[in-house]
Order: sequence, then C-alpha cells, then structure tokens
Amino acid sequence: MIADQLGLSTSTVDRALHNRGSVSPKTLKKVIEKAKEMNYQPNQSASFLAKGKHILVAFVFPEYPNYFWEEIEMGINRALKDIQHYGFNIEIIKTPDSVAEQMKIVENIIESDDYNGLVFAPIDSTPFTNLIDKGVDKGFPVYTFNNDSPSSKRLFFVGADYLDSGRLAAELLDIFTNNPQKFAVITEEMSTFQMQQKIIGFREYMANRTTLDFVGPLKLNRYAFEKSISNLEKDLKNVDGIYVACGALSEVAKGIKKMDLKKKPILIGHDINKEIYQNIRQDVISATICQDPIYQGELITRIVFNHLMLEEKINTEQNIVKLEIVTKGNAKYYIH
Amino acid sequence: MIADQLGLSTSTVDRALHNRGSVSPKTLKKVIEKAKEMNYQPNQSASFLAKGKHILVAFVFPEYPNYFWEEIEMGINRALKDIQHYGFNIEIIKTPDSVAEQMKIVENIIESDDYNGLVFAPIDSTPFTNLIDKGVDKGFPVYTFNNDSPSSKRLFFVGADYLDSGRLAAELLDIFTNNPQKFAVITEEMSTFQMQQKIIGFREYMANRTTLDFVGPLKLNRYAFEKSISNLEKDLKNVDGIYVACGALSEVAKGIKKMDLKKKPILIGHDINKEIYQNIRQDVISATICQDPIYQGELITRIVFNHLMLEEKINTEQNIVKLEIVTKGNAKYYIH
DNA sequence: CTGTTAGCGCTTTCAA
DNA sequence: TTGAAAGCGCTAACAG
Repeated sequence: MIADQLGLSTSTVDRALHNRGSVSPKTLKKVIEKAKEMNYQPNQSASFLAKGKHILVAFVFPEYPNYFWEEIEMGINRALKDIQHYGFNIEIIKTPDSVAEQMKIVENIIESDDYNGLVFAPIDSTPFTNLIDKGVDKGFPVYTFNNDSPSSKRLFFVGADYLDSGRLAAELLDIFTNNPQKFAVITEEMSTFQMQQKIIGFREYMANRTTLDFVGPLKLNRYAFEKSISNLEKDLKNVDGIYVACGALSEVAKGIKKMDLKKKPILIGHDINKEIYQNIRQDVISATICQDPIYQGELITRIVFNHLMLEEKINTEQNIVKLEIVTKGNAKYYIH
Repeated sequence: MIADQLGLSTSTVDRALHNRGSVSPKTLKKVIEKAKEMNYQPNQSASFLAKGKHILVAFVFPEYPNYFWEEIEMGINRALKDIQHYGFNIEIIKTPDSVAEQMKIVENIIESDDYNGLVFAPIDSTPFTNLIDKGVDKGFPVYTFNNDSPSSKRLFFVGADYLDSGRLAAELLDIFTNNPQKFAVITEEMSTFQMQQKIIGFREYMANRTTLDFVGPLKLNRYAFEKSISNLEKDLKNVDGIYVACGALSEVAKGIKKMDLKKKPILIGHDINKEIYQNIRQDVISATICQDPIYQGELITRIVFNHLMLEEKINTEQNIVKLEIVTKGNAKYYIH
C-alpha cells in the first residue's frame, strides 16, 4: 500500500523500511513518513514466510539440582510451543558442576558453526568472561541466565540476585523465630558462586546482631549427604534456626527429623520439589525462597527469539527475577 | 511435500489434514499416515498469511482498584506485543462495580456482531451465569478472569482462589504475631463477592482459635475512606493484628499511623502499589498477598489467542494462579 | 538508486 | 472427490 500510494516499487519500500541501504535520502524520508502516517504495521507472518529463516540456539546449563533445572526446561518448552513454528529451534546441553567442563563445552559451541546463539548458565562468574567475550566479539550472540557473568559482554541476563536471596533468607529466619540465640548456616564443600553469594547476603543482614551466635557455614558432601548431615548433629544441638544455602534442603530436613535436638529449629532454604513440599506441610521446613524457574526459562527463551528472529533491540541488558516466599499457606502453588 | 510424495494436489492434502471434508476415506488415511511419518509441522506463518484472519476480542473489567487493573493491562499488552501481528486485536472496556451496569455492557457485546469473543471479570459469580450461557450457547466464546462464574459455561477461567487467599492472610497474621489476643477484619460496606470469599477463608483458618478475640468485619465507605477509617479507632485500640480484605490497604495504613493505639498492630492485606510498598518499607504493613496481575493478564490473553486464532482445544478449563507473599524483604520485586 | 520477478507454504474458489 | 490457480504480504536475486 505504501508503494502504491507513493508510486514506488515494494522492494524500494522494503529497503527503506528496513534500512537495507541503496535508497536515496529523499525517498527514504518519504517512505518513513508515509509509513508513520498510515500507521503501517509489518505483517510478521509474511516476513517469516518470505525469509524462511531457521535458527538453532544451544542452551547450556548444569544438571544439578535436577528438580530445579527440570522446571527451567518446562518454561523453555512453554515458550517454544508458541514460537518454534516460526523456525526457532533449540538444543539443550547439560553439564557437570565444573568450570573446566563447562569451558570445554562452551568453547566447542562458539567455535563450531552449528549454532546461531548460546544461552548459558555458568556455574561461576569471572572465569567465563574471556570465553563469552570471544564469542560476542566475533558476532556470536551469548546470553546468560540463572548465573550471570556481569563483567563479560553477554547480551542479556535473566536470573535472580543471590546476594538478595541470602538477605531474604535471613529476614525469614527473623520472622519465624522468637528471641533466637543461635543460627546455623549450611552449605556444600564444593561451594559454587551462587552459594557464596547467598551466604554473603545472609551475613550482611545479620551483621549487627551482636547478641546472636552463629555456627557454620557447615559443609555437606554432595556425594554423601546422609552421612555428612548426621555428622552435624552436635553443631545443631541447640540452634533456633538453620539456613540451608545449597541445594540440599530436603536432605537436611530428613536428617533433622532423625536427630535428637533440644528444640525444633526453624528451617529455611531455597527452591522447591516434592520432598521439600512434604516437609513444609509437616512443619519441618518453615519457608523456602523460590525464583520461579518456569518463568525464567520462558522469559530467556522469548527474549532470545525476539532478538534473533525479530531483530529486536535489547535495551535493558538484564532482567532480575523476583524472589518468592513459600510457606505452608501457599506451597501448593509452587509444585508441578 | 506430502502432496508431491503422494501424487495428490495440495488442496486435497489441506482438506485431509484439517478435516474439511470432501476427501475419500482412502486418501484421508494415506495423508494422515504420511504426515505422521514425515513428522509434518504446519507452517503457522503461511497459514496466518493465507487466512488473513482478523479477530477483535472485548476485555471487560472493573476500574477499581485502579492500580490492580493497570497491572492486568500491562500483562495484556505484554502478550499483545507478541501476537497482535498475527491479526489479534482487543478492546478494553472498564465498568463500575455494579452488577447491573456490567450486565448491560456484557449483554450489548454479546448481542452485537462487533466482537469475536469476550474476556470478562464479573464482580459477582452467580448473577452472570445465564448471560454468559446465552453467549456461549450461540457460539460466542466467553472467558472469565480474576473472578469466576463457575456454574456458567464460560470456556476458561484465569484467576486466584479467594477463599484460599483469606486463609493465607490468616496464616500470615499467625506468623507475624506472637501470642495474639485480638484480631480485626476490615472490609467495605459495598462488599464484593471476592471480599466475602476472603473473609470466609480467613474465618475458616481461625475457626478453632477459641482463645482469640475477633472484631469485625468492620466496614469502610469507599467514597469516604479517611473518615470511615478514623471512625474505627476505638475498635482497633488494642488489636494485635488487622486483616484488610478489601482494596484499601494503603488507606488503612495511613489511618493507623494517625491513631493513638496501645500497641502497633500487625497489618496484612492484598495486592501492592507504591503506597503499600512505602508502608511495607516503614514496617506499617507487615505483609501483603499478591496474585501476579501481570502474569494473569498475559496468560488469559495468550490462552484466548491460542483458542481463537490457532483453534487450539481447551483441556483444563481453568488456571488458578499462585498466591505470593510479599514482605519487606522481597517487596521491591513487586513494584513496577 | 530503483524496479521486475519469483517464491515462501498455505487457503480458498472454481471448475472438472 | 479431486485439482488448478490465484493470492495473502513480504523478501531477495537480478537487471537496469
């Protein structure tokens, strides 16, 4: 219609509208004005059909803890259902919790010509900066999610603020306890970046509590949870609250039930699965902090689609997802 | 491709694939099998383009409380951004909180031929059953959201469970108070269905608290909040907790600050806006229960799109959204 | 710098 | 019951 009204060919209009060059400034201006005047909205279906563009994006993330990443995948698939018709495909690659292994896998993806982009959940922050930059510099788009690499040139980040997550955990312990004397913090021997952040946040919140006693961070061994938890019995003998900063909340709950403690401690942690849910219902766990993994998965997928397929500009550069408080009263909504 | 391999024309294949009739059982079977064999995925862009289908859906909902419905609109627009290119348009119509007024508006929409569907947030449940059924019976699709009309034939509902919302409010009062003696419940003179549900849920949770004293439901006048709140000062003199079941949480917070109460009561309510947020930060409000209006708006819009434009079947018939607990520690994530 | 043309995969009308 | 053909709005290769 623009072409008709201006006595131009559709191709000229197309070039003008999309800044493909080879258009005189005069016609360019005419076209842009006309488009605005008649409030032209491009027909995306026609555009997709004509371009026949097909894209494959690699999604790389750890497999542990399983239940968390399963929900992320649910969210990815939810977005995919709406957009894969338009030529957007993905491949999911799971990695161990090892910087070296992740490096290798990501390097291969960036080197190869098999993918048009990478969505990546690094288990640590700074070690990946150079690798990500290498990709982005040669025009290979890299997005981070769940864990960021903020000093790199990644195009976008979707995920939670783990410092704040630790602070919120501290606040929850505060709300659920009454005149507490002693808190314990539990993490893993193989402590990841995000666990460390959580603990820093927790401590920050508790910094001015001079009358409080803290034990920990007590360390669990991922490959021998049961034993390493039962080893903590003496440390937990008379704590009022326990903060589990790693992915072993249900295991800790299970261990505590077996212990012979002076008083039942308030137990706070992160994320949710069926076991955690049961322990909330049984008042073993008082609250857990969730970060809506389904939404995270859906969001990063839609953002990458919009960027790669619709060539939409990225304004913000990150989306920090909200932290949700889950207790007995609303836990049922968080289980899928 | 299917047509090629089978020596048929594309139109026959099209008819077969979409059960448009006029296909012999033999060819029908052949086509279906071939499609499955080569895992045929229809190209939605081509389909949209060829059909040139355009749809207009009416969204009808109350305007009060403003801040809540603004967030719903944000969610609707978020979905719209992705799908309006495909010929999906909406028109938003706001109504007063009056059954009669809503009736009139909805009736007009169902009678007229201007819209292809209706998304409707009724302020009450049963009164709209017949009207909704009238629409659905004549093939005019009606969906409910925020408030349901479960006995009607509406095709889908997106919204919260308000009974459960009241229960959760009660649990929160429980968590935040310590050995409470007396709780107050506040609602409006012009009490809507959803406020009533919340109070029923609240009472259900508190039913076995024989040692507790309850005042209320105290009633506010929407058109004279300040005055009707200050009138409650004597009732609130020595309560330990207040549950605001209506949309006047920030007004109540403001009123309480001015009162000369024996002890600072724990204040719990629903939803969030800038004023509520400030009062949470200042420890005037302890917690508020949110139901992610942005998500609700986005979800109902996508569901209606999928149903009307993609002719997707509706399996579940409803989506009950989660109830989120917002306190000082995570409130900043809930403000937009 | 501009225009002509073919074609993306599907739907729909009309004729056989 | 089937097929031929036009066309949806846009893109891209090519010629001028």
